[in-house]
Parts: sequence; C-alpha cells; structure tokens
Amino acid sequence: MKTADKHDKIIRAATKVFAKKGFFNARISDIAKEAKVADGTIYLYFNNKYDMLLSVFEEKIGRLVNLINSQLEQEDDPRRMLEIFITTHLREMKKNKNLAEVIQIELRQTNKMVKDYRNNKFSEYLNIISMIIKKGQAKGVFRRDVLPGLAKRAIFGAMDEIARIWNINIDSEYPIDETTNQVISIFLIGILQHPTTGKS
Amino acid sequence: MKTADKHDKIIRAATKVFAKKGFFNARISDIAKEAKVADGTIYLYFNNKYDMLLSVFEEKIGRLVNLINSQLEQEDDPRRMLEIFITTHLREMKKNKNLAEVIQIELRQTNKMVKDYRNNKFSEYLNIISMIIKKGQAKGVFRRDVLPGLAKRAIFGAMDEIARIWNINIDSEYPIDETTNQVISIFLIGILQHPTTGKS
DNA sequence: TTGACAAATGAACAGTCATTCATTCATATT
DNA sequence: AATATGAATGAATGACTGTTCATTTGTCAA
Repeated sequence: MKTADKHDKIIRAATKVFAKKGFFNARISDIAKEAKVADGTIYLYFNNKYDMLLSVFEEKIGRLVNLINSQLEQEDDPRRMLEIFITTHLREMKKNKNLAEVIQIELRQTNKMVKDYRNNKFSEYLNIISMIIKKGQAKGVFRRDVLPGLAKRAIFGAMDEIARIWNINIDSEYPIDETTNQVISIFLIGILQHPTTGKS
Repeated sequence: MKTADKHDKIIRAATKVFAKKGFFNARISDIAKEAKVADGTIYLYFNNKYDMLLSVFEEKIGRLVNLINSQLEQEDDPRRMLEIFITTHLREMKKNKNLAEVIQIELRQTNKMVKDYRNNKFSEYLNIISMIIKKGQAKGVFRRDVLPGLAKRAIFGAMDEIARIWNINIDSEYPIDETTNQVISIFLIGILQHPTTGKS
C-alpha cells in the first residue's frame, strides 16, 4: 500500500471515530484499529492527535469548497447561487453525517487550542456566502443594507443547527427538500407575511 | 456559609472554568480552586463532573427562560415578540460570554453522553420561538407556510453562530445594536430586495 | 544472497485527573 | 465542658491514554 493511501485511510478512520465519540473521547487506539494500523503508525503521518482533527477538518472542508465552487461555476444569478449553496450544504450534511459532526466538534472544541483562525479553508467556505451576497447587492437583487459578514454567519449558523439536529434526531424530521426550501425562503423573503408575496 | 450558597458558588466557578477551558480540559481541581473549596467538597453537591455541566447548563438556561418570559409578558404583537426574543438573547450572550460558551459546549460535547434530550429547559427555551411564530401565523402576520419547528432552529442557530464569533473575536465586530437589527430584519423580511420595502 | 534503508509495529512509559474516604473541623445540644 | 452530627478537607488511589522508541518487517539495488 502506498503512503498516500495510508494517510487517506487514517483520515477516513479518524473522521469516523471523531464523529462517533467526539474529539476527547476518541482514543488513538480506536482510530488505529479502525484504520487497521498500529498505534505508532499514526505518528508517522500526523504530529499529534489534534493535528489529525485539523487535517480531517481541512480536508473535508476543502472538498466542500471545491464541490460548491464547481456547482456555482455556471451560475450568475446571485439568488440562484444562494439557493445552490444552501441546497448543496444541507444535502452534503445529510449525506455525510460524520462530516457534519466533525465540523461541529472542530468549531467548538478546539478554538481554545488554536490561535490563528483566519486563513483556513473554513473561512474560505463561509466567504463564498458573503461573496454571493455582495454580488447580489451590486446587482440590486439583495438589500444593500444587509451586512454580508453578518449574513454569512446567520446563514451558516442556521444550517449548522439544523444539521446538528439531524445528527441527534430529536424533532419529527422533515424531508430534506422541504427543509431546504424553508431555509431558502426564510433567508430570501423572511417570515413576515408580505402583502406583495404571492410566490409559492 | 449556607449550603445553598456553596452550591451556587460552585456553579459560578464551574461556569467560569468550563467556559474558559471547555468541559474536557477543565479539571475538578480548577473548579474547586476557583470556588475556594476543597476538591472533595464538590462531590457533596454534585454526582460527577458531567452532572456539574448539566446543572450549570440547566440553571443558566432556566434564568434565560425566565428573563425572556418576563420580557414577553406585556407584549402581544408577534412581530415585536420575535424582536424582543432576538434582542434579549443576543444581549445576554454578549453580556455573559461564559453563558454563551457553556451553551456551545453542552450542546455539542455531551449529546453523545445523554439520551433523553426532550424534556429540558433548553427545549423550553427554543419553543418560545416556535410559539411566537405560531401566534404570528394565527394572526396572519407571519407566513403560514413557514414551519415553526424549523424556523426556531434557524433563528437559534444564526444567533448561536454569531455569539460563537463574539467569543473568538475574529471578524471586525459590529456594534450589538446593529447586529441585532440585522438579524431581526434578515429573519423578518429576508435579504431579497423587495419592490415594496421602504422601511428602514 | 546480502546489505541498506524505510516503513510499520505495539509494548512500555509517563503524565494526567476524576473520584474516594479517613480524618479534621465547625456547630449545636445536653 | 462534653458529646454528637454533619460539613469540609485534600492526599491517595486507580484507571486511562497520548506518545515514544527499540525492534521487526518489507523492499530493492548491487
């Protein structure tokens, strides 16, 4: 087996174990066993436990960024772009619960360990949202007084909370399509009953 | 010192330490020291470490529920009620960062430890949002096709993510009033530029 | 076949901490 | 003053686990 393959194998195992047990309750030996590798082998590929979590996170978010970017490539309508972002994010979280879980873990458990939080894949990911919003504002389709840097947080936060619930499965669950449409419509037109709104 | 006082003192210390170090990195001896109490004393008031986190969480959320309910008491306009909820939540999170932190921790780290997630203060808290929405729908001020059970997640998630950022203080930060207004307007009227919307 | 190098192993180490409990202290009662 | 009761203490315990490294295994060129 090639070195690259083993690295990958460990990443996959780590994702699974972190997602299932959380970072602190995951043992290196759990991950090693899941990857069918000796405990020590892990340290040939990663510096330490936290380095693994970070690698898992960056790798997965990187894939997400690529996926979304490829989806958005053809599209030029900001409204449609936002719909695509929301749809894709929710679909991926639903499809890959471990990913959703690892995002949750990394985002809250390890802030305290790490200082530099700016230049990473995750910021890049969220900035896709704010770029869409800015574009929409420039085109006059989105309200100009919305702060893109705040809106990106609101939108991500909403989706992240919904994904969290999927992973606990409390709440009688709604179909993903319905959920997606709800989120899109809430952020586009709000919950207020508009006199003019006749759209479905 | 009375027994009740000591219980309280420990809760306060635990909140502080959990917020600062996270659940898993917080040592009982840290909390004991912060509370100016012997390690063993803690076990006279709590069963174990996790029991403390749960107590802290329930206690703090309980206060929030009371606060919000008292704020909402006088109000009957659903739109205004939602504004009050959002304003109060964000204000409290800003004021008490430890609280925000403990919510983050408890919500993601311990789901895995606990099974019953239904009947607790936190559900009660979120259900205030959905009750407001239902009321607004009954009165015809909120869109009828919005699912209250989903909207409450979206609204809470958005605010929680914003509070998370406050606690890391990345992002050039906006004043709290502006942030609050943004969140309110996003959820009420959305980000789409409406032809009819002339309101500030 | 041999030797050299790299990859992999997993037992052992070293440190950490939640929890316990024998003992001490504080207070109230007689 | 003597005793009883419960609260508080904190050192000791015991279990756990991230990381290391001496050793083994695999690979390939000469």
